[in-house]
Amino acid sequence: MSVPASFSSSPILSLTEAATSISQLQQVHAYMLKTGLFHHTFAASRLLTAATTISHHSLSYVESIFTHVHRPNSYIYNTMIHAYATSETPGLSFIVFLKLLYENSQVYADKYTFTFILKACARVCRGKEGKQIHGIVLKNGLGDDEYIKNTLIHMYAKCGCFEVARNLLDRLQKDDAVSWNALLSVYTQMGFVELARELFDEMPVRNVESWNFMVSGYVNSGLVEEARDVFDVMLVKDIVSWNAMISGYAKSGAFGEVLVLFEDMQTVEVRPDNCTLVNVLSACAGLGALSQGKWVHAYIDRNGIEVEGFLATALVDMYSKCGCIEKALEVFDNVLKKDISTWNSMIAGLSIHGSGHHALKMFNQMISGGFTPTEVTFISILSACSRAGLVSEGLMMFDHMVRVYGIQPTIEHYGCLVDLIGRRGLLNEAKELLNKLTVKESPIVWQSLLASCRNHDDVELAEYIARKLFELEPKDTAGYVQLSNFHASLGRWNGVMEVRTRMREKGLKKEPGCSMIEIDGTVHEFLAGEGVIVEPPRLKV
DNA sequence: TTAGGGTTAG
Repeated sequence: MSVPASFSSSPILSLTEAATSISQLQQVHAYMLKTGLFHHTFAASRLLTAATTISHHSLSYVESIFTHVHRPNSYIYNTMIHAYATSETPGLSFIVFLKLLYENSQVYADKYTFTFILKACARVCRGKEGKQIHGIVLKNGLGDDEYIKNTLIHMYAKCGCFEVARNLLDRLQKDDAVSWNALLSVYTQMGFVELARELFDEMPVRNVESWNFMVSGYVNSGLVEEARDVFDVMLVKDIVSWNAMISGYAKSGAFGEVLVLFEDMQTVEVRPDNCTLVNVLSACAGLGALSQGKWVHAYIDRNGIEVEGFLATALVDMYSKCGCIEKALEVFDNVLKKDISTWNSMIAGLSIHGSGHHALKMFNQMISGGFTPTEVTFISILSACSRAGLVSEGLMMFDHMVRVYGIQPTIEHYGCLVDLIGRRGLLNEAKELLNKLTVKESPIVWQSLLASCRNHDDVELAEYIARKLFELEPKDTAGYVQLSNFHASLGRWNGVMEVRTRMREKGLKKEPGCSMIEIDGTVHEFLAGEGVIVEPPRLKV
């Protein structure tokens, strides 16, 4: 079909790029169908591209446009292959790729096709197919394309063909950091941190991403100090560098370091993003650092950042763990786009507060809102029932979880269940339930039952459980300590002496308990029997 | 006429 000269500047086409939602795009689509514009492949391609940038989660609308294009060209096929390659179902790229190769003799694969399909091969680790496609690339005379070469290096490495990847890298004409990163990123993601370091030291060129791969590689292998050493000598740090280091500290529980680094970040020209704020809030939650948490909340408001998704969850969690349940509820109520995690964090918050009835009410509201509870929801709701002594409600919830939602109970659910039954004094029933569990998983739940024995003065069962725990976890002191305390509470000093002697003989020492509290904006961490050991700095307000 | 490689996170 011939295209008018003014076609590409048609106002309706610029509307495809202006659309910010599927429904807006569908209006443009309807207009195109009515006027026949949709029959122009170029117009359809603009619509298709706009649809791929808007629909991140579901490709059904993109697919429906693709199947209705009358005369698809390479661009149309490539856009569809790319959309699948970056989606949660990269394997579907192959179907479109085969259609392009064999169903349409008018259209040919080009350099874009190969970068996209090779990306799909890497995502699904299909080295055999990748190698075949590499053959087609060479046959088509595209073996010198820089983008294709870099994607090939990444694809081979991702599929475990490290020698082939390295060979391609060594044969490159010019040094490009992206080519080296293609291999480096795979080493760091797979946890081959020493290989990554060797490669990094060997690299003739590095860019900020190369450094970021090393920082996140060390962090993901639990080597936070090594990550910090790399971070400290970086000349250029971007938001990814800061977030990688901050999340490393957050993941390892070094919450004080998170706050220090966040403060350092404010002296440079890098603005925190949602990821930074989520990690800082989780550090505040872990430390009970309410004023720092409030500062982050104020920062969010000041900068007009929308409270949704991870950020909403983190804020609710921070306020709950810092003891401000009212504030957590207020934040929760103001979240416009709640997801299942937002609900889970609110229910967990109510559970921590011992507000069992309120947690159950929240659970029902969530169901009425059309949300499907997850494993995590039930852990919170069961522990809420357990903490608040709502035994029959808890048992009903457990039954509901299995029968209505088809969720297989995990060790955490059994832990809550044993706690619930134990509170009712049905200790032998709880014991029977536990003996059905696999040995590998059960120690923590046995400990929970041991606590119930103490509340119901069942020395015989306590001895039985303690013996069980000694067998399961000979190095763990928790069982010994609980039994010893139990004997002490009954004035059975011989029992106490016996257990303590057994601990000494095995060279075991109880780790001191610790707790944290914020006083006048400073977080103090107390070890049992000691003074203050941590004082994270206050943030600029 | 449109587009491409490596990218931190509850």
